[in-house]
Amino acid sequence: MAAPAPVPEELNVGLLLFIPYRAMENRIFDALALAGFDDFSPAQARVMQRIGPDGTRLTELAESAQVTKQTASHLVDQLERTGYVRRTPDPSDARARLVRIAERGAAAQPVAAAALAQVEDEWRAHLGERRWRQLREALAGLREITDPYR
Amino acid sequence: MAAPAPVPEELNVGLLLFIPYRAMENRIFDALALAGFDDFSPAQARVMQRIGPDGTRLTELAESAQVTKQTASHLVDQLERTGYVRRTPDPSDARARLVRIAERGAAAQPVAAAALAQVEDEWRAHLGERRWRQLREALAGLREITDPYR
DNA sequence: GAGATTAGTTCGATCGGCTGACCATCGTCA
DNA sequence: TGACGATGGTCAGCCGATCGAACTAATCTC
Repeated sequence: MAAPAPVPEELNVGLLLFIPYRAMENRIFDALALAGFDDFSPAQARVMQRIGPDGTRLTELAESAQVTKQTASHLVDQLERTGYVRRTPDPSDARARLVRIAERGAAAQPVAAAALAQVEDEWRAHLGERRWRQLREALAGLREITDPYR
Repeated sequence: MAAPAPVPEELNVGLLLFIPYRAMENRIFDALALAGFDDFSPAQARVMQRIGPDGTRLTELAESAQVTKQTASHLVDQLERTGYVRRTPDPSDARARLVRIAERGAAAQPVAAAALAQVEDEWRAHLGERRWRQLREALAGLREITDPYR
C-alpha cells in the first residue's frame, strides 16, 4: 500500500469512468471517419454496436442502449438508409423484425475493431499488463450489478 | 462508439466503461429528483459538475465537458435561470466571466455527494476492497492518457 | 496603436430523444 | 376457440442539446 493516498482531488468514479469512455469513442469515431465512414453519428453507432451476429430485435436494441423503442427505430431508419443495417423478418415472430448488419456496416466493423484494438493496446502498455487485467476484471464485476440489460 | 459484435466475455472496454458510468449517472439523477431537484437535465449536470470551488470560465467548462462554447453557454443560461449557478465577472480579465455555484446548486451538491457515496459503497461492497482500489487506481492511470483537458 | 487572438454571445438549423396514440400479432385462459 | 391483455413495432409531434457561422468586446503582441 505504501503512500497514504496523496491524491488531493479524489475525482469521482463516474467522471473517472466517463473520461476514458469518451476518449475511446472519439478515437474509434475518428478512425472510422478517416476510413470514409463519416456518414453516421455517435448515437447511431451506439445502437449499431449492440447488434448481434444473428441480428437483434429493435426492442432489445432499445433496452440495451437505454433509449425508447421510438428512438431506436429512428436511428435504425437512418442506419438502414445509409446501408449500414437491414431489417429482416423474424422467423419466430411475425410481429418482430431482426436488425442485421448490412454490407456497409460489415465493411466498417473491421475498421472499428482495429481502432479499438489499437487503443486497448495503448492503454495496456500504459497501465502494464497486470493493472490492465485488473481493470477489465473489475469492470466486468461492476457490470454484474450495473447492467440493466444483460 | 462503434465496435464489433459483442462476445459476452470479451465485451469491449468502451462499453464496459460506459455501463457503470451510465448507471452512476442515473442513480445520482434519481436521487436528486427525489430530493426535489428535478428541474435540470443530465446535460446541465454534466456541465455543473465541472465547476470548481472558485468558479470556472465558460470556455474551460466547454473544453472539459467536450462541448462547444455555445452549448456550454446555453446550458449555463438555463442553470442560471433556475438558480443553480451564477455568472460573475472575472477580476483578471474583463472579457471573461466566472461561472459559480449559486444557492440552489449548493443545496443540491450534498444530495449528489450522498448518492455518489452510496453507489460507491455498493460497488465497493460488491467488488471487495481490493478490487475496488485496483479499479480506482487503474482508472486514475488511464486518465493520464485519456483526459484531453486536465 | 494596428492587427491578431481570445472570451463570450446571438442566430438559425439539425439531431436525439421522449410521450402519446396507434396497428398487428401473439399468448392465455375461461 | 375466441376474446382480451401483452408485446413488437411504427407514426406524429414536441423539446432540448448541440453545432456552425457570424458577431462584439477585451486583451495581447510587435
